[in-house]
Amino acid sequence: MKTRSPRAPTRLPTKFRILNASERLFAERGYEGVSLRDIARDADVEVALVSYHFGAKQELFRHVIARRSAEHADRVLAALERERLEAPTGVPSLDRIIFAFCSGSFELARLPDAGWKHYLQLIARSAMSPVNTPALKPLNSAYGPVVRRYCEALRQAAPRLRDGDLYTAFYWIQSIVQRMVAETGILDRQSRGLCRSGDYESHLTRLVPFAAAGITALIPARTPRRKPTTAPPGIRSQ
Amino acid sequence: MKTRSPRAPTRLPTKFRILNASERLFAERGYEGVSLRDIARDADVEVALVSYHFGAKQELFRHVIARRSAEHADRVLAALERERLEAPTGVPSLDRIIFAFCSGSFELARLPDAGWKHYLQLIARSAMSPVNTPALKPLNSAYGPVVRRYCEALRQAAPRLRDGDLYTAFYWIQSIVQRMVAETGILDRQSRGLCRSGDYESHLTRLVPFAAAGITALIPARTPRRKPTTAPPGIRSQ
DNA sequence: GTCTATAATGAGATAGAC
DNA sequence: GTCTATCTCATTATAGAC
Repeated sequence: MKTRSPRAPTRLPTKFRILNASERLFAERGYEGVSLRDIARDADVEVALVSYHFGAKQELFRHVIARRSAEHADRVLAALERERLEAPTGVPSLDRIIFAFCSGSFELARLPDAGWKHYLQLIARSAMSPVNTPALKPLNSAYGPVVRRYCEALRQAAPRLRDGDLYTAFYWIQSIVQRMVAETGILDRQSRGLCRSGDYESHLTRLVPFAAAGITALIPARTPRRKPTTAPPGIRSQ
Repeated sequence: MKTRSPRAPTRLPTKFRILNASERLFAERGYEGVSLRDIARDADVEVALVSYHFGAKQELFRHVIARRSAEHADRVLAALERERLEAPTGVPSLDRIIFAFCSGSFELARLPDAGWKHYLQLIARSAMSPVNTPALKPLNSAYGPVVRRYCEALRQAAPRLRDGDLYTAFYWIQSIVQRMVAETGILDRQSRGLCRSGDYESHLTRLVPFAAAGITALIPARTPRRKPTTAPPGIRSQ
């Protein structure tokens, strides 16, 4: 009776089917919102095979993350390296650093393979959890270098930016990028259809000047000789 | 045997205990990550009482949202109204609009009553879900007016800003505010303790100039007679 | 309003035949 | 590698005594 797409000419190997289904469902409903039975049904596979191939549910989740995290991190880092090579001084401008960071993810989000989109939705969701979700530890080790290298680049591009401002601003850019690739549909609704979640060209051409100008506004004024009126020098933009 | 904090001098009514526990746990682990038993244990109440007072789990969730959403929305709207009254022209500047929007939530996040923090974490988490989580419908109706009024205010403050840029930029500010009040601890770790999630004074004094300059950078150049060199003039802050 | 008890379902995981 | 069958436990929800 229960034949699974009979005579499917090209049926992916079971492990792949399970990983793809897990990726999609975890992204949509979160780790606890998905049962192994949901995954097996979506993958058109017997329930027992999920445990057979991946062990416990948490291990399955780890595999879903591990399959793409290194490639994603490498890609975002490579985009920065490219900017370094193309910059005459070897120090890319704020614009270019932000461009590299955003496009590294945006390009994956709009690939025809929806798997990347699901993966990005999944990590965006995991990074919003205020408690240690099972995803956080592997994500931290995979993306730690990305954060470090980008913050170093920002430091070189804006040497007078304060440390706290630098880390916070980079965190905000992360927050924006993650929420864009999450494609929640909220932007579409709030703009009454004028903006579309999947329009990454528009997002990129807006986000680069937005964030670059935002960071620039946080750079303190250069060596104020006269004592400032009330606030410490350059606390409010300019 | 199973006495619940015997002789507690002031024990909140059961309905409140259940709501508070639900709010906290839903925020930490998400809707599906929490069982009614978890909630009953945390509230120090019998499991059956949860169903008795609130019916099904989804109804309980709805009550958790409904308890605070109207007050939150009102507060954020009132902050904008205050700026309107204080502005000489009746049209607050970009800075002041952004200040009103952010401080309306930040002030609640740092109240001694941790309930507000949990509520804000909960809606931040819900707003990251790429699929219709049970929270989204009530949240949309509660916060729809907030989005509308703030976008109108931005439109007045920056009349030449394009519609798409306006909605997108406001969405980004929302994204930042929500991730800050979620207090995931990620910023703290990435900055190696230099920035603290709970330091809303710093967040506010950084976010206002950052976002105002970011939006300003998106305003098209005024009637450019000569073709701009590379970037449109006025791309950097105000 | 509160508690005990239980019904009904679904969960994760494993054993063993093929 | 795959499938059937099953174990054990936790889940939501309700019924009924107090």
